[in-house]
Amino acid sequence: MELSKNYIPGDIEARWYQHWLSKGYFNSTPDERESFTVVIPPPNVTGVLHMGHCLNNTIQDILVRRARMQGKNACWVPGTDHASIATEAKVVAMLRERGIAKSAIGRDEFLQYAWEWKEKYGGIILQQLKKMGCSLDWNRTSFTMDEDYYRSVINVFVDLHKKGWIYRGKRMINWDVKAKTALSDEEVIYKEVQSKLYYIRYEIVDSLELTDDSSNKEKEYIAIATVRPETILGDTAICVNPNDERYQHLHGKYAIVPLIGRRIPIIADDYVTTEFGTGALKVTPAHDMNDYQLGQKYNLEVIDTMNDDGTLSEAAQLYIGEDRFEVRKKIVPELEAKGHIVKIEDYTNQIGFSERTDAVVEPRLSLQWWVDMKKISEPALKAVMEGEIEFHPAKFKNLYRHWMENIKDWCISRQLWWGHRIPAWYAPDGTYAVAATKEEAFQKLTTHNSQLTIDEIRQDDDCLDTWFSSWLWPFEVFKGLSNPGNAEVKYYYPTNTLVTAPEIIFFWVARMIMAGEEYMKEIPFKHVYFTGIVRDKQGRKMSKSLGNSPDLLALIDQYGADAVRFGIMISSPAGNDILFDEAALEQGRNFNNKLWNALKLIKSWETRIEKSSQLAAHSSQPSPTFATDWFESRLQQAKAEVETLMQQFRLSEALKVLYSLIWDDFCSWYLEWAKPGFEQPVDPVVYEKTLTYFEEMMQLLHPYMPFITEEIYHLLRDQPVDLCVKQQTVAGQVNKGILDAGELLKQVISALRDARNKNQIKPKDPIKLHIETNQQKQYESISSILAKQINAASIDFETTVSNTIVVAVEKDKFFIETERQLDTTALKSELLKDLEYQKNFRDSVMKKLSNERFVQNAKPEVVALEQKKLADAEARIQNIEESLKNL
RNA sequence: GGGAGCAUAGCUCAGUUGGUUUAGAGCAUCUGCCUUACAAGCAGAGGGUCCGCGGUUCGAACCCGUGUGCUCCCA
Repeated sequence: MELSKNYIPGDIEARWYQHWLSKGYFNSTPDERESFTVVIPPPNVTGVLHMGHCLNNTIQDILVRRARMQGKNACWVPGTDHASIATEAKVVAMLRERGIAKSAIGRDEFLQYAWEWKEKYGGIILQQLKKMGCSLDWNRTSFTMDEDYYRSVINVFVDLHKKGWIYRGKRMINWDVKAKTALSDEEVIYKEVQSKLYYIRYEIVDSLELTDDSSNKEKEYIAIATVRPETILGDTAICVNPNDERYQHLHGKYAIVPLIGRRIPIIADDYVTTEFGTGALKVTPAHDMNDYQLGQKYNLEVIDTMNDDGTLSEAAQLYIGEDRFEVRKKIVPELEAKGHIVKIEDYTNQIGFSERTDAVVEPRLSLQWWVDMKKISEPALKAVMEGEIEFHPAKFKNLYRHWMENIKDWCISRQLWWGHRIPAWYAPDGTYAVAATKEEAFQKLTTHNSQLTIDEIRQDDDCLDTWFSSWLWPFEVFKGLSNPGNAEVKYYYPTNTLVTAPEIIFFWVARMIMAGEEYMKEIPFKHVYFTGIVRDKQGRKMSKSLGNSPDLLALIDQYGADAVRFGIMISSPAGNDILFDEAALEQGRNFNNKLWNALKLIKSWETRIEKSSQLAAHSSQPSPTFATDWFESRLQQAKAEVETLMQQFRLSEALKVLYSLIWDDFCSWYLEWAKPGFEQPVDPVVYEKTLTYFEEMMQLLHPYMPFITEEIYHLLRDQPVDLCVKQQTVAGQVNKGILDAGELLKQVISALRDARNKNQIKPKDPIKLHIETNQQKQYESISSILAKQINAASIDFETTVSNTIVVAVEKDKFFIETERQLDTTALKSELLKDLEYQKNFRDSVMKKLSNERFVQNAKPEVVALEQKKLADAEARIQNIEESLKNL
């Protein structure tokens, strides 16, 4: 069979994925094997695959494929998240394009459109994961709004409410005026903005005194500084620091709010910083988080001057119905005209924006549903701090602890229709009941109000925060709550490893642990692997607005999925951000090609084996058992290293080990040592072993690069099983002696090649090599390899030859005899440089050894080591000195 | 303002209880090669104040303190 010049991934990838699917390799059912379960962090139904998904899912696939090859019953559950805010925004936009307003069609019709949208676009991202080779059990695809899942979310709400852990409360929240919904703190993005700081003066009056223009007394003022002058209409106090001498005489007096003439108290609290602005703070409890707290403390009136769309309400008295930013533009000139503006300064501050709509977030008082987090978070903190759940890397434990110990209540209501509707029903008199169904709620409400009819009660319009459903994900995908104690959840839960981004450690990871502890009485996963954030080459976060996120599918088309997986993994240490550079994909593609060409070489031997067995008896070539013995050990060594690294979740490093094993040790050294001379026959034993090595390397690499490894595995020879499910053996014995001999051989070859290079001996010009050594036997056994690798016509142990280049490696000396005239000065300076290095090295070791305290305190093996270093250095120095004399 | 993390070659990073480390890898660079699998390649080379300062120790890239710079999270 003719193999193409270069590896072409496209068809091969599609063919193998189809094959794996048709064989059902990715499907799992409970059996007697140990389970290895991973639940996918459900991507947003609105999403398309981006680099973050690529990294995250490649890692999961590596873990899952490896587990599958190690005899575990691997189960990777796919699914999507309904993403209420994002999806609702998409549907609203779609309707708008068709000229339909959300408000005009009502809830039920809107939801129909939303489901239609979800059916049409919601699965795109899952299809894209197939392109990447992800070995998910597609029969298990879940969705956070599946019927059973939905019911479980509602039941959890009802249950937590019954336990008293969910409450309804008027609280200051982040309000998105565009989406008309509350946002969690995490959905607010703070950005630095150029603002103005307005200094506004308020007239002072004594306690009972009214403003009296007729009085002769000179008016006194107090000035405050604010970036939001429009909010003065909601002011209900002015606050100063009690220790601020400038204002002490004003304690207990009143100020008059400009334009509307409201009389407000001047209070003193050390919350106020004397250095900022004028040291006097206007207090607007309805429109600022901190002011709200002050308001609570001093029982201040709360005047809500804003409507839910960001326009001013009747309570503002002025500018009613106008947008808050318009009002800001108008109120300043008016204040100025009436003499209230003292000065205006440029000012840079942080302002919160909605993650979803980019509207400036308005702190606003609102009735919302809350989860009391103190009650539910404690076991979740313990599970991580006591190591029951392990974080990789462990540094995220600190972050986690800090957040958990300062946990705040969770606002779970969202003013949206797409999602799980809050199971609370209200009677016309304002009383309400929480229950799974309307009937149950009605039952509860009639106990207080027997006159009530079921048609009079009305369900809460709001939906639950999406995270309130995804926190059930690790068990509800197995129906752990909707069908408690079923065989599947018993088998698959707790899951093994969660792979996610540190950005959602609080949103999702912490809450899943809480839900797991609360509802399954068990942690949801044993390990959490935090990936980094994928950034561009310049270190910028990838984002739509920057346009710096590459089209992943286009990259797969261009380089192949294996190359993309390689590229992202090779540059991805755990927990560190990765700077994505297409050069890494190129490296991956080149690696594919290297594998492909090694295959071609070995395939070309196939026809030469027969000849070899016939000619074996008279072949002049010794059987190169050194090469096979050495590589056998090297392979087992690497295998053990990979195993260790994988257990430590050091996936990137394990890949580096494999890359170097395959490229350097196998292709650059082993194949060169083992390969027959031009048109020479191939030893059948060597051929057989080489195939086995290659197969084993493909098996080790398979989790990282599933397609090409499966393809090569089958092209090498007929196989009884597919690599995808071939079971791995444990790493075998390593012969340390032969590994050392191999390293020495590499070192000698490199040194001699370097000497050839430096002396400008053309690669084609043969040399004669003479070796001075006390381990002649060892060199005899590898002399044919050595001769081939350095193009030596002959090798002997005769050392009295003149006009030679001398090379010293360890304790041995090599003399290169050539026809060429030698440039001894270059050679000499090389040797002198090396001599200096060796002498410095020897001196540093000697210094250590002559230090009595070192010899006394250090461990004996450390001292012995230093003594060996000294002896070796001495030998090398002697060697070099003799070589210099020879020149 | 509160918290966390990082700083090692031109770039991205390893360096696992301090001792084969006067420090490794990949990429990039330079030199020589179209050598019978591979120029998407082969052979070789150069490149470091381990951020600064101080301390602990027989011994520090590693531990402690401090300064500087950068990043992220929270408010």
